[in-house]
Amino acid sequence: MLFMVDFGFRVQAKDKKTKARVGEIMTPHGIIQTPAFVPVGTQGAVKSLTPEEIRECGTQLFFVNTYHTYLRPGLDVIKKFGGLHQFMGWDGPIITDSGGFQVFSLGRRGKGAEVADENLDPSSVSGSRFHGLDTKKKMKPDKILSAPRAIASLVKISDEGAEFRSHWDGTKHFFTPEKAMEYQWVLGSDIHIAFDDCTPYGLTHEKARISMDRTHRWAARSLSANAKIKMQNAKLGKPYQALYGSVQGSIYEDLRKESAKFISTLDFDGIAIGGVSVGETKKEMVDVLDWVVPLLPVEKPRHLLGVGEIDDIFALVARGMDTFDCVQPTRLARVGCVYINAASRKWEMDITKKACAEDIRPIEEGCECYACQHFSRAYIHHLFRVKELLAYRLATIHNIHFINSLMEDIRRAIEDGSLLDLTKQWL
RNA sequence: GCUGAGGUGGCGGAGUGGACAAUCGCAACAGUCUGUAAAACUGUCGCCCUACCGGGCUACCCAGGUUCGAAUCCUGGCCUCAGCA
Repeated sequence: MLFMVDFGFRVQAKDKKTKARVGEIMTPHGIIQTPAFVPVGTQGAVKSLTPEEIRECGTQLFFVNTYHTYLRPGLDVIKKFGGLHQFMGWDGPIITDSGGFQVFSLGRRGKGAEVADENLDPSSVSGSRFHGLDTKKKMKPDKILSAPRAIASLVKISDEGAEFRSHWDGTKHFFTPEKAMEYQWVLGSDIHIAFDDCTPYGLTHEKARISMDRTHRWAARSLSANAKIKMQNAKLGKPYQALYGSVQGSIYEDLRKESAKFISTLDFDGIAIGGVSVGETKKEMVDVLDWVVPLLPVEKPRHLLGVGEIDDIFALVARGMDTFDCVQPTRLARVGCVYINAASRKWEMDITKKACAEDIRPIEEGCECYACQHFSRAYIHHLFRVKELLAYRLATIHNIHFINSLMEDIRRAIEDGSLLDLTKQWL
């Protein structure tokens, strides 16, 4: 019989010149060495990879989305398997997002604003990241609903919760903080995140406060709902499942600090910082960390939601973040953009460009990933040109490995006290 | 040789007297991407000038012709494909 490990975190080393720290998060499914990058497997899969490959790339924690798995395959199916771990065939730690981000991303279209919807500032809609969906033509019906519908917001928010219209079939689903807790217990992830109201960039202070207050009320509700479920499951001998509270407050210093303090006073197992990388500048994002992190309890692990690019990683680690998830490496990989450790500030190379067509070198000399150990740029370039599935796999493997290997270097550097030197080498 | 169909921008393929430098798809090229509505999306895509509005030139197999005006109609030529011999 397995020895049940509760959730825990301990700091093992601190950098003297920055707020960076090396630590370990203990979960029932294994230990996570931090700081750690967390690849995103929204629908229960890191696109194109097997769990074994994900692990071989150095991944310690797997990020899955509650909203997506709730829709498909549905919680009933996952329940039959006893949770995501068994369903997905991943026996390492899993962290689940609450669906809070979909409040932001599915809510981007302003036309659903018939209902009081103070989160959707119409002025911010023009800068939508989903600019591709602005045009009616070229939308593939099987992916994006019918055109007129897709323009409207798929989310309506009230104090009670958020009503989503499925991006698959338009059916309505109502998420509340309580339900998000219940769902995540069904998913069986090791770390849950409280349902929050993730706001778009460009919100006024007034609207940001309204939203933040709502996130706070939802945090409290999440916690009490979670306490009940946790107790029931403990009696049944189920493994502990941790809960992180989410800090919001947009780009406003007073709100961010208030949120950091408030969330810190609650009995969460860790703290997530959300509402960043939604369109603000890098400076604004870093400011948020500078305001928030010093107010967080040192003994709790901190997760940054949705960041980051290579340079962001150095910034967030130096500010004391322990884990962070981001779709960048996997998404970029699928469009042929692979990471390289280049002297130029951009750590990306578009392998679909002609320049790679006859390049016999691996993506990166010295890289120990499977793709670089076995294949040339020319071959992967070719795979992308002809849209072979292997292209996406190899690029994804490389990018995840690249970041995880960077994180390993960062951990070592923090222990050595050489983080700033390493940072200089990269930036 | 006869009969039928047809020759349009890198390719496929619309257009069948003016709103055509020519729909659309593919390819090509450039760009975007940070808790994934993403193996996606956006833009460019005859040549030249222009920061921009825009302007100039050459174009729908070739050569003539009809017409104010032709990718579109007429004549001749060349070529391709299918069926028959």
